[in-house]
Amino acid sequence: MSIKYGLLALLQRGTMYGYQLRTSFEESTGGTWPLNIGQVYTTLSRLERDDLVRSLPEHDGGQRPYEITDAGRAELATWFATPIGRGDRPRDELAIKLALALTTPGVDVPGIIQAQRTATMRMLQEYTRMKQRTAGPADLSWRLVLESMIFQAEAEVRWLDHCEASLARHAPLPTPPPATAPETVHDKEKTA
Amino acid sequence: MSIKYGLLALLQRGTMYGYQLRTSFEESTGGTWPLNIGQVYTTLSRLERDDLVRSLPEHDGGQRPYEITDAGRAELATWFATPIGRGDRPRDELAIKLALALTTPGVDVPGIIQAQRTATMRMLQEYTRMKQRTAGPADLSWRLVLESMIFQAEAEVRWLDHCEASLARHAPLPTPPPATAPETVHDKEKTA
DNA sequence: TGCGCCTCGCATACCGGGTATGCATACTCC
DNA sequence: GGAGTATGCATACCCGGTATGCGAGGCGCA
Repeated sequence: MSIKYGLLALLQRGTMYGYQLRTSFEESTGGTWPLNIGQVYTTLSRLERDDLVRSLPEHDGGQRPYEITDAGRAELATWFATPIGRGDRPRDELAIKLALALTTPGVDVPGIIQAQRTATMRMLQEYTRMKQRTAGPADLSWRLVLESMIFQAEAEVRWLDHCEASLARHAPLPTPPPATAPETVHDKEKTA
Repeated sequence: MSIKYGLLALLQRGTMYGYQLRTSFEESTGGTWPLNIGQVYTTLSRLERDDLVRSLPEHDGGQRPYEITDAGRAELATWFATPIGRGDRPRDELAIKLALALTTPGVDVPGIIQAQRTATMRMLQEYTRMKQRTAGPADLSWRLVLESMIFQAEAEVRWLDHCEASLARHAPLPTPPPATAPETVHDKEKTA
Protein backbone atom coordinates (compact mmCIF):
# COMPACT_ATOMS: atom_id res chain seq x y z
CA MET A 1 0.00 0.00 0.00
CA SER A 2 2.87 2.35 0.66
CA ILE A 3 4.21 2.42 -2.88
CA LYS A 4 0.95 3.87 -4.16
CA TYR A 5 1.36 6.88 -1.92
CA GLY A 6 5.09 6.88 -2.43
CA LEU A 7 4.64 7.43 -6.13
CA LEU A 8 2.07 10.12 -5.46
CA ALA A 9 4.49 11.90 -3.17
CA LEU A 10 7.23 11.75 -5.77
CA LEU A 11 4.90 13.06 -8.46
CA GLN A 12 4.01 15.93 -6.16
CA ARG A 13 7.56 17.18 -6.72
CA GLY A 14 7.04 17.22 -10.49
CA THR A 15 6.20 15.05 -13.49
CA MET A 16 8.22 11.84 -13.77
CA TYR A 17 8.19 8.62 -15.75
CA GLY A 18 8.57 5.03 -14.52
CA TYR A 19 12.27 4.65 -14.12
CA GLN A 20 12.70 8.07 -12.59
CA LEU A 21 10.09 7.15 -10.02
CA ARG A 22 11.85 3.96 -9.13
CA THR A 23 15.27 5.54 -8.77
CA SER A 24 13.89 8.45 -6.79
CA PHE A 25 12.05 6.12 -4.46
CA GLU A 26 15.11 3.99 -3.87
CA GLU A 27 17.31 7.03 -3.37
CA SER A 28 15.12 8.44 -0.64
CA THR A 29 15.33 5.18 1.28
CA GLY A 30 18.97 4.55 0.50
CA GLY A 31 18.26 1.39 -1.46
CA THR A 32 16.88 -0.30 1.62
CA TRP A 33 13.68 -1.33 -0.07
CA PRO A 34 14.35 -2.01 -3.74
CA LEU A 35 11.31 -1.28 -5.83
CA ASN A 36 10.52 -3.54 -8.73
CA ILE A 37 10.01 -1.72 -11.99
CA GLY A 38 6.99 -3.79 -12.87
CA GLN A 39 5.30 -2.74 -9.67
CA VAL A 40 5.81 0.88 -10.64
CA TYR A 41 3.95 0.45 -13.91
CA THR A 42 1.07 -1.52 -12.45
CA THR A 43 0.68 0.99 -9.67
CA LEU A 44 0.82 3.86 -12.14
CA SER A 45 -1.90 2.31 -14.28
CA ARG A 46 -4.09 1.78 -11.23
CA LEU A 47 -3.47 5.35 -10.15
CA GLU A 48 -4.44 6.56 -13.59
CA ARG A 49 -7.54 4.37 -13.53
CA ASP A 50 -8.57 6.02 -10.25
CA ASP A 51 -7.86 9.50 -11.63
CA LEU A 52 -5.12 10.17 -9.09
CA VAL A 53 -2.49 10.70 -11.79
CA ARG A 54 -2.65 11.62 -15.47
CA SER A 55 -0.31 10.34 -18.20
CA LEU A 56 1.25 12.97 -20.44
CA PRO A 57 2.15 12.52 -24.14
CA GLU A 58 5.20 10.37 -24.79
CA HIS A 59 8.64 11.90 -24.71
CA ASP A 60 11.08 11.57 -27.61
CA GLY A 61 12.78 8.55 -26.06
CA GLY A 62 9.43 6.85 -25.50
CA GLN A 63 9.15 7.73 -21.81
CA ARG A 64 5.62 8.46 -20.66
CA PRO A 65 5.73 11.03 -17.89
CA TYR A 66 2.97 11.15 -15.32
CA GLU A 67 1.51 14.08 -13.47
CA ILE A 68 -0.46 14.14 -10.25
CA THR A 69 -4.07 15.33 -10.33
CA ASP A 70 -5.99 17.35 -7.77
CA ALA A 71 -7.66 14.20 -6.50
CA GLY A 72 -4.23 12.65 -6.15
CA ARG A 73 -3.01 15.61 -4.18
CA ALA A 74 -5.98 15.30 -1.85
CA GLU A 75 -5.44 11.58 -1.40
CA LEU A 76 -1.79 12.16 -0.62
CA ALA A 77 -2.65 14.85 1.91
CA THR A 78 -5.00 12.54 3.79
CA TRP A 79 -2.34 9.82 3.80
CA PHE A 80 0.14 12.21 5.32
CA ALA A 81 -2.40 13.44 7.83
CA THR A 82 -3.58 10.00 8.98
CA PRO A 83 -1.28 8.14 11.40
CA ILE A 84 -0.40 4.54 10.75
CA GLY A 85 -2.77 2.46 12.85
CA ARG A 86 -2.52 -0.88 14.53
CA GLY A 87 -4.32 -2.91 11.90
CA ASP A 88 -2.16 -1.57 9.10
CA ARG A 89 0.94 -3.43 10.23
CA PRO A 90 1.83 -6.72 8.62
CA ARG A 91 2.18 -9.89 10.62
CA ASP A 92 5.40 -10.13 12.59
CA GLU A 93 6.88 -13.38 11.37
CA LEU A 94 9.31 -13.66 14.26
CA ALA A 95 6.60 -13.29 16.90
CA ILE A 96 4.46 -15.89 15.16
CA LYS A 97 7.40 -18.22 14.91
CA LEU A 98 8.20 -18.06 18.60
CA ALA A 99 4.57 -18.26 19.67
CA LEU A 100 4.05 -21.40 17.61
CA ALA A 101 7.38 -22.91 18.58
CA LEU A 102 6.31 -22.81 22.22
CA THR A 103 3.48 -25.26 21.65
CA THR A 104 5.07 -27.42 18.98
CA PRO A 105 6.60 -30.67 20.20
CA GLY A 106 10.27 -31.27 19.51
CA VAL A 107 11.40 -27.69 18.99
CA ASP A 108 14.47 -26.17 20.65
CA VAL A 109 13.01 -22.81 21.61
CA PRO A 110 16.07 -21.45 23.45
CA GLY A 111 18.16 -22.38 20.44
CA ILE A 112 15.86 -20.42 18.13
CA ILE A 113 16.10 -17.41 20.39
CA GLN A 114 19.87 -17.58 20.54
CA ALA A 115 20.23 -17.94 16.77
CA GLN A 116 17.86 -15.06 16.11
CA ARG A 117 19.65 -12.92 18.64
CA THR A 118 23.04 -13.32 16.99
CA ALA A 119 21.52 -12.71 13.56
CA THR A 120 19.82 -9.53 14.70
CA MET A 121 22.96 -8.32 16.43
CA ARG A 122 24.86 -8.84 13.20
CA MET A 123 22.29 -6.79 11.31
CA LEU A 124 22.57 -4.12 13.95
CA GLN A 125 26.32 -3.89 13.48
CA GLU A 126 25.88 -3.63 9.74
CA TYR A 127 23.36 -0.81 10.14
CA THR A 128 25.70 1.05 12.45
CA ARG A 129 28.52 0.73 9.95
CA MET A 130 26.25 2.08 7.20
CA LYS A 131 25.23 4.97 9.40
CA GLN A 132 28.82 5.96 10.03
CA ARG A 133 29.42 6.13 6.30
CA THR A 134 26.45 8.45 5.89
CA ALA A 135 27.36 12.11 6.31
CA GLY A 136 25.85 15.44 5.43
CA PRO A 137 22.29 16.72 5.64
CA ALA A 138 21.63 15.73 2.03
CA ASP A 139 20.93 12.16 3.10
CA LEU A 140 18.59 13.08 5.94
CA SER A 141 15.79 10.84 4.68
CA TRP A 142 18.09 7.91 4.22
CA ARG A 143 19.63 8.37 7.65
CA LEU A 144 16.23 8.48 9.32
CA VAL A 145 15.18 5.29 7.58
CA LEU A 146 18.40 3.65 8.69
CA GLU A 147 17.90 4.77 12.26
CA SER A 148 14.36 3.42 12.17
CA MET A 149 15.73 -0.01 11.37
CA ILE A 150 18.33 0.36 14.09
CA PHE A 151 15.70 1.19 16.69
CA GLN A 152 13.57 -1.74 15.60
CA ALA A 153 16.48 -4.16 15.70
CA GLU A 154 17.41 -2.99 19.18
CA ALA A 155 13.84 -3.53 20.32
CA GLU A 156 13.93 -7.01 18.83
CA VAL A 157 17.06 -7.90 20.76
CA ARG A 158 15.52 -6.62 23.95
CA TRP A 159 12.40 -8.64 23.28
CA LEU A 160 14.41 -11.79 22.63
CA ASP A 161 16.24 -11.37 25.92
CA HIS A 162 12.91 -10.86 27.63
CA CYS A 163 11.53 -14.02 26.03
CA GLU A 164 14.52 -16.00 27.15
CA ALA A 165 14.12 -14.90 30.74
CA SER A 166 10.37 -15.37 30.79
CA LEU A 167 10.77 -18.79 29.23
CA ALA A 168 13.36 -19.89 31.75
CA ARG A 169 10.97 -18.95 34.54
CA HIS A 170 8.01 -20.89 33.23
CA ALA A 171 9.61 -23.95 31.69
CA PRO A 172 13.03 -24.77 33.13
CA LEU A 173 15.49 -26.15 30.66
CA PRO A 174 15.95 -29.93 30.40
CA THR A 175 19.60 -29.48 31.46
CA PRO A 176 19.75 -26.45 33.72
CA PRO A 177 23.11 -25.27 35.04
CA PRO A 178 23.41 -27.33 38.24
CA ALA A 179 25.73 -25.00 40.13
CA THR A 180 23.57 -21.89 40.27
CA ALA A 181 20.02 -22.01 41.51
CA PRO A 182 17.38 -20.49 39.23
CA GLU A 183 16.51 -16.93 40.07
CA THR A 184 13.53 -16.12 42.24
CA VAL A 185 10.29 -17.30 40.71
CA HIS A 186 7.57 -14.69 40.77
CA ASP A 187 4.52 -16.60 39.58
CA LYS A 188 2.61 -18.34 42.31
CA GLU A 189 0.31 -20.52 40.20
CA LYS A 190 2.69 -23.08 38.74
CA THR A 191 0.58 -25.67 36.91
CA ALA A 192 2.87 -28.62 37.67
CA MET B 1 4.84 -16.52 4.07
CA SER B 2 4.42 -17.09 7.76
CA ILE B 3 1.00 -18.69 7.54
CA LYS B 4 2.38 -21.52 5.44
CA TYR B 5 4.76 -22.49 8.21
CA GLY B 6 2.19 -21.63 10.83
CA LEU B 7 -0.17 -24.24 9.47
CA LEU B 8 2.66 -26.74 9.26
CA ALA B 9 3.51 -26.10 12.91
CA LEU B 10 -0.09 -26.59 13.95
CA LEU B 11 -0.35 -29.80 11.96
CA GLN B 12 2.79 -31.03 13.71
CA ARG B 13 0.65 -31.22 16.87
CA GLY B 14 -1.87 -33.49 15.14
CA THR B 15 -4.29 -33.71 12.23
CA MET B 16 -6.66 -30.77 11.86
CA TYR B 17 -9.12 -29.37 9.35
CA GLY B 18 -9.51 -25.82 8.10
CA TYR B 19 -11.49 -24.16 10.81
CA GLN B 20 -9.55 -25.85 13.57
CA LEU B 21 -6.37 -24.50 12.02
CA ARG B 22 -7.72 -21.00 11.91
CA THR B 23 -8.96 -20.98 15.47
CA SER B 24 -5.77 -22.55 16.77
CA PHE B 25 -3.66 -20.00 14.94
CA GLU B 26 -5.67 -17.10 16.27
CA GLU B 27 -5.65 -18.49 19.78
CA SER B 28 -1.88 -18.73 19.91
CA THR B 29 -1.54 -15.07 18.95
CA GLY B 30 -4.47 -13.91 21.04
CA GLY B 31 -6.47 -12.78 18.05
CA THR B 32 -3.86 -10.20 17.16
CA TRP B 33 -3.58 -11.32 13.58
CA PRO B 34 -6.94 -12.63 12.40
CA LEU B 35 -6.50 -15.28 9.77
CA ASN B 36 -8.86 -15.34 6.86
CA ILE B 37 -10.50 -18.69 6.30
CA GLY B 38 -10.01 -18.50 2.57
CA GLN B 39 -6.31 -18.10 3.02
CA VAL B 40 -6.25 -21.29 5.07
CA TYR B 41 -7.77 -23.33 2.27
CA THR B 42 -5.60 -21.92 -0.49
CA THR B 43 -2.49 -22.44 1.61
CA LEU B 44 -3.56 -25.97 2.45
CA SER B 45 -4.07 -26.82 -1.21
CA ARG B 46 -0.64 -25.41 -2.07
CA LEU B 47 0.91 -27.38 0.76
CA GLU B 48 -0.74 -30.52 -0.50
CA ARG B 49 0.44 -29.77 -4.03
CA ASP B 50 4.02 -29.53 -2.72
CA ASP B 51 3.64 -32.77 -0.72
CA LEU B 52 4.15 -31.03 2.60
CA VAL B 53 0.75 -32.11 3.90
CA ARG B 54 -1.68 -34.89 2.97
CA SER B 55 -5.46 -34.68 3.05
CA LEU B 56 -7.28 -37.48 4.85
CA PRO B 57 -10.72 -38.88 3.93
CA GLU B 58 -13.64 -36.64 4.81
CA HIS B 59 -15.12 -36.73 8.25
CA ASP B 60 -18.81 -37.37 8.87
CA GLY B 61 -19.58 -33.69 9.04
CA GLY B 62 -17.74 -33.06 5.79
CA GLN B 63 -14.53 -31.76 7.37
CA ARG B 64 -11.39 -32.78 5.54
CA PRO B 65 -8.57 -33.18 8.06
CA TYR B 66 -4.98 -32.73 6.98
CA GLU B 67 -1.83 -34.43 8.16
CA ILE B 68 1.77 -33.30 7.90
CA THR B 69 4.18 -35.37 5.83
CA ASP B 70 7.86 -36.10 6.43
CA ALA B 71 8.83 -33.47 3.89
CA GLY B 72 6.61 -31.02 5.72
CA ARG B 73 8.27 -31.84 9.01
CA ALA B 74 11.68 -31.23 7.43
CA GLU B 75 10.55 -27.92 5.92
CA LEU B 76 9.19 -26.82 9.26
CA ALA B 77 12.41 -27.76 11.02
CA THR B 78 14.50 -25.65 8.65
CA TRP B 79 12.11 -22.73 9.14
CA PHE B 80 12.52 -22.96 12.87
CA ALA B 81 16.29 -23.29 12.55
CA THR B 82 16.78 -20.35 10.16
CA PRO B 83 16.68 -16.89 11.73
CA ILE B 84 14.57 -14.18 10.16
CA GLY B 85 16.88 -12.15 7.97
CA ARG B 86 16.98 -8.56 6.90
CA GLY B 87 15.43 -9.00 3.47
CA ASP B 88 12.46 -10.92 4.85
CA ARG B 89 10.92 -7.90 6.54
CA PRO B 90 8.18 -5.98 4.79
CA ARG B 91 8.51 -2.31 3.99
CA ASP B 92 8.04 -0.04 6.98
CA GLU B 93 5.25 2.25 5.86
CA LEU B 94 5.91 4.80 8.56
CA ALA B 95 9.59 5.16 7.67
CA ILE B 96 8.74 5.54 3.99
CA LYS B 97 6.11 8.10 4.83
CA LEU B 98 8.46 10.28 6.84
CA ALA B 99 11.32 9.92 4.39
CA LEU B 100 9.12 11.03 1.52
CA ALA B 101 7.44 13.76 3.51
CA LEU B 102 10.82 15.38 4.08
CA THR B 103 11.30 16.10 0.38
CA THR B 104 7.69 16.76 -0.58
CA PRO B 105 6.70 20.41 -0.78
CA GLY B 106 3.83 21.62 1.36
CA VAL B 107 3.91 18.91 4.02
CA ASP B 108 3.82 19.59 7.76
CA VAL B 109 6.43 17.08 8.87
CA PRO B 110 6.44 18.00 12.58
CA GLY B 111 2.66 17.69 12.54
CA ILE B 112 2.90 14.20 11.09
CA ILE B 113 5.38 13.19 13.75
CA GLN B 114 3.22 14.57 16.53
CA ALA B 115 0.08 12.86 15.26
CA GLN B 116 1.85 9.54 14.85
CA ARG B 117 3.37 9.85 18.28
CA THR B 118 0.03 10.29 20.02
CA ALA B 119 -1.47 7.43 17.99
CA THR B 120 1.36 5.10 18.90
CA MET B 121 1.19 6.10 22.55
CA ARG B 122 -2.50 5.30 22.53
CA MET B 123 -1.78 1.86 21.07
CA LEU B 124 0.85 1.35 23.73
CA GLN B 125 -1.62 2.08 26.50
CA GLU B 126 -4.09 -0.34 24.97
CA TYR B 127 -1.45 -3.06 24.79
CA THR B 128 -0.51 -2.50 28.41
CA ARG B 129 -4.14 -2.77 29.45
CA MET B 130 -4.45 -6.03 27.52
CA LYS B 131 -1.33 -7.36 29.16
CA GLN B 132 -2.66 -6.68 32.63
CA ARG B 133 -5.74 -8.70 31.81
CA THR B 134 -3.61 -11.64 30.76
CA ALA B 135 -2.70 -13.93 33.62
CA GLY B 136 -1.43 -17.44 34.02
CA PRO B 137 1.19 -19.42 32.12
CA ALA B 138 -1.45 -20.88 29.79
CA ASP B 139 -1.33 -17.75 27.64
CA LEU B 140 2.44 -17.62 27.45
CA SER B 141 2.45 -17.43 23.65
CA TRP B 142 -0.12 -14.71 23.57
CA ARG B 143 1.69 -12.70 26.21
CA LEU B 144 4.97 -12.90 24.33
CA VAL B 145 3.30 -11.71 21.14
CA LEU B 146 1.75 -8.85 23.04
CA GLU B 147 5.06 -7.88 24.56
CA SER B 148 6.64 -7.97 21.15
CA MET B 149 4.21 -5.34 19.96
CA ILE B 150 4.84 -3.31 23.09
CA PHE B 151 8.57 -3.34 22.51
CA GLN B 152 8.09 -2.32 18.87
CA ALA B 153 5.73 0.49 19.75
CA GLU B 154 8.16 1.81 22.35
CA ALA B 155 10.94 1.77 19.77
CA GLU B 156 8.69 3.65 17.35
CA VAL B 157 8.02 6.38 19.89
CA ARG B 158 11.72 6.69 20.61
CA TRP B 159 12.42 6.92 16.88
CA LEU B 160 9.78 9.59 16.41
CA ASP B 161 11.32 11.67 19.19
CA HIS B 162 14.69 11.21 17.59
CA CYS B 163 13.33 12.32 14.22
CA GLU B 164 11.80 15.39 15.76
CA ALA B 165 15.07 16.42 17.36
CA SER B 166 17.16 15.67 14.30
CA LEU B 167 14.69 17.56 12.15
CA ALA B 168 14.72 20.61 14.38
CA ARG B 169 18.50 20.71 14.12
CA HIS B 170 18.63 20.55 10.33
CA ALA B 171 15.60 22.53 9.25
CA PRO B 172 14.33 25.05 11.80
CA LEU B 173 10.59 25.48 11.94
CA PRO B 174 8.97 28.29 9.93
CA THR B 175 7.61 29.79 13.18
CA PRO B 176 10.10 29.04 15.94
CA PRO B 177 9.28 30.03 19.53
CA PRO B 178 10.59 33.57 19.61
CA ALA B 179 11.31 33.78 23.33
CA THR B 180 13.80 30.94 23.66
CA ALA B 181 16.78 30.70 21.36
CA PRO B 182 17.13 27.41 19.45
CA GLU B 183 19.44 24.95 21.10
CA THR B 184 23.06 24.72 20.03
CA VAL B 185 23.41 23.73 16.42
CA HIS B 186 25.89 20.99 15.85
CA ASP B 187 26.10 20.78 12.08
CA LYS B 188 28.72 23.01 10.58
CA GLU B 189 27.82 22.65 6.89
CA LYS B 190 24.56 24.51 6.65
CA THR B 191 23.57 24.63 2.97
CA ALA B 192 21.99 28.08 3.13
C1' DT C 1 30.42 1.13 -42.49
C1' DG C 2 27.78 -2.81 -41.58
C1' DC C 3 26.79 -6.70 -38.48
C1' DG C 4 25.98 -8.83 -34.05
C1' DC C 5 26.03 -8.77 -29.01
C1' DC C 6 24.82 -6.56 -24.87
C1' DT C 7 22.58 -3.39 -21.96
C1' DC C 8 18.82 -0.67 -20.73
C1' DG C 9 14.18 1.21 -20.73
C1' DC C 10 9.72 -0.47 -20.80
C1' DA C 11 5.69 -3.57 -20.61
C1' DT C 12 3.30 -7.84 -19.51
C1' DA C 13 2.24 -12.58 -17.52
C1' DC C 14 1.96 -15.12 -13.80
C1' DC C 15 1.91 -16.34 -8.83
C1' DG C 16 0.98 -15.77 -3.93
C1' DG C 17 -1.57 -13.47 -0.21
C1' DG C 18 -5.85 -11.42 1.31
C1' DT C 19 -10.93 -10.16 1.36
C1' DA C 20 -15.62 -10.59 0.07
C1' DT C 21 -18.94 -13.60 -1.27
C1' DG C 22 -21.61 -17.95 -1.97
C1' DC C 23 -23.44 -22.33 -0.14
C1' DA C 24 -25.02 -25.90 2.88
C1' DT C 25 -26.09 -27.67 7.41
C1' DA C 26 -27.49 -27.14 12.23
C1' DC C 27 -29.77 -24.63 15.61
C1' DT C 28 -33.31 -21.55 17.63
C1' DC C 29 -37.43 -19.27 18.37
C1' DC C 30 -42.12 -18.42 17.47
C1' DG D 1 -42.70 -27.53 12.24
C1' DG D 2 -41.20 -23.78 9.53
C1' DA D 3 -38.66 -19.36 8.93
C1' DG D 4 -34.72 -16.92 10.41
C1' DT D 5 -30.01 -17.16 11.92
C1' DA D 6 -25.46 -18.80 13.09
C1' DT D 7 -21.65 -21.78 11.72
C1' DG D 8 -18.56 -24.65 8.98
C1' DC D 9 -16.71 -24.75 4.58
C1' DA D 10 -15.35 -23.45 -0.22
C1' DT D 11 -14.66 -20.30 -4.09
C1' DA D 12 -14.10 -15.94 -6.89
C1' DC D 13 -11.90 -11.96 -7.27
C1' DC D 14 -8.54 -8.08 -6.27
C1' DC D 15 -4.00 -6.39 -5.28
C1' DG D 16 0.99 -6.50 -4.69
C1' DG D 17 5.31 -8.56 -6.25
C1' DT D 18 8.55 -11.25 -9.26
C1' DA D 19 10.03 -13.22 -13.37
C1' DT D 20 9.94 -12.89 -18.04
C1' DG D 21 9.41 -10.93 -22.76
C1' DC D 22 10.41 -7.22 -26.08
C1' DG D 23 12.40 -3.46 -28.65
C1' DA D 24 15.79 0.33 -29.21
C1' DG D 25 20.33 2.11 -28.77
C1' DG D 26 25.47 1.61 -27.84
C1' DC D 27 29.81 -0.60 -28.94
C1' DG D 28 33.36 -3.85 -30.69
C1' DC D 29 35.17 -5.98 -34.78
C1' DA D 30 35.80 -7.22 -39.63
